[in-house]
Amino acid sequence: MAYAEQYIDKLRKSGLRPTKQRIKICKVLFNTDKTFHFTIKELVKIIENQANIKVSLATVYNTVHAFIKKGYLKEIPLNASQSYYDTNVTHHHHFFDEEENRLIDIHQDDVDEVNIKKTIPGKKIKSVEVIAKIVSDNQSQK
Amino acid sequence: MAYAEQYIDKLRKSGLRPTKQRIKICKVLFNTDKTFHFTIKELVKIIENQANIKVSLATVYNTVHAFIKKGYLKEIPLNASQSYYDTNVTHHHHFFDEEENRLIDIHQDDVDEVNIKKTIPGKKIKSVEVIAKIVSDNQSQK
DNA sequence: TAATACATTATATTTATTCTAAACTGTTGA
DNA sequence: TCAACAGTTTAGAATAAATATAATGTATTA
Repeated sequence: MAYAEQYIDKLRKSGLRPTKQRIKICKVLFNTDKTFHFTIKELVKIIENQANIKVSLATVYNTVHAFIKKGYLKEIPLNASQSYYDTNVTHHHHFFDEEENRLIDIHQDDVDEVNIKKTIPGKKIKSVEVIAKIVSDNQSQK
Repeated sequence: MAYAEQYIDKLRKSGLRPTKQRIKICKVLFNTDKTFHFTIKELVKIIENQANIKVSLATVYNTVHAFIKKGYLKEIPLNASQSYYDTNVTHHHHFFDEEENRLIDIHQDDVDEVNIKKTIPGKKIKSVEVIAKIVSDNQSQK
């Protein structure tokens, strides 16, 4: 219960009332130091496995989107059939393994600062993400 | 008709028979020096406006995917409800304007080479893409 | 604690994409 | 050249993620 206040705080700051369902979602997303990637489907599955309360898809979508808006979650830019989300909101990048449909973090320190010389009038950069697609290295092409 | 052979060549190299419909798709995609971004919906609309032949959605999807596989088109990694494709297959990057749902090319020279120090055993990097999200700069936050 | 505003849910809807199967067409080889 | 075959096109159905709806439930407030 000690953690519940953190969650309530996060929810209120996101403009959401702390309800049983939302606190459960928070527990799954934020009760560990480890960050992770997930799809909505996976998140629902984790909740189902852990909880004795039911959470509908709509609530999960709404809550995840509110957290993204507030910056507690990030959406990972990836052209996939489902959206991928990340509990790691620090500045970092990703490998995407298309063969195994797997996302792997790349720490900010492992990529030199991405410096973009081009600017768009009236616009500022909000975020910069690097996606490196990886495939099996069969040594065939040297 | 001088161009048709180019298109037939592209199609054959993609493992596709040159049919009326596919040649039409090639004309829309490759008959200009200018590169552009498109969604399937937009591509269908352009074809409709130009052609007196009909091309079904399924054919457009199949052909676009064959071209991507062959490297004549690129998919732009973007978590959007529709997939975005690019006729510019050279190495370059993108701004994505979330407010206007607009993609803008960033020439390779405008971004320093992205050097990733991390490696994944048994895997090699196939491609590296930078997505910079931009928003209105209201000068409000200095 | 009553009134209100916000939440939750099951279900329906929307929309991009993929699948299907029947009709059609390019290709090949005799 | 033409028959046979393999690949293609198409309309429409199927799938699946995401969003909308509207009735019921719950947190908040005064």
